[in-house]
Amino acid sequence: MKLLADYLPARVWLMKTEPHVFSFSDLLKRPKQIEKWDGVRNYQARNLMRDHMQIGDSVLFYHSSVEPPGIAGLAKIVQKAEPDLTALNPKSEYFDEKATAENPRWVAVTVGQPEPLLRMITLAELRLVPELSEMLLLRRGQRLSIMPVSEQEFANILKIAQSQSLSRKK
DNA sequence: GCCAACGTTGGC
DNA sequence: GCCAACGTTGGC
Repeated sequence: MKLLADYLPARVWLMKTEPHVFSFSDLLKRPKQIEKWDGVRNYQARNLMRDHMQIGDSVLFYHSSVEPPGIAGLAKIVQKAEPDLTALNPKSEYFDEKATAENPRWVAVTVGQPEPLLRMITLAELRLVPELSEMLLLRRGQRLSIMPVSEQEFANILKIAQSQSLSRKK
């Protein structure tokens, strides 16, 4: 079985968000259509942002804890990891008392360039595609909010998105 | 709302 | 450094 590290280096990422907190349509409505991805408080996810994400990387924008869960749209990394200042703000729900200005502990990349899909590609739908059976997202117990996606997986997902548009034309 | 699976914490 | 207890995630 492929380990997370086997997906690295990666130029495609899946980033989860709960749409009632921040959704793909929220990103579309943002001035400049960008959003700093702050509030990540998991070391593996942090390290992926800090050590591996580059400007121009592709993002699968995923909605979790919603019915149905799935890929709501595409986006890009537009700014590399920077200190996540919400960790320093006692009024923020993401405040971390162990974070300091010298060592902010948490980082955030900025996501932008949202590209809508005709409709959401649901988790259930992803599970039906044999080529995607190895995806980290579909793995039992996988809860990481940020994970690498292989180029092949990305190509297959884009194909699904494309077939939607074709079926719509007829 | 349940709960499996995983991550984090802290006593030792 | 171990590991039990606890917290969180997130699909169902």
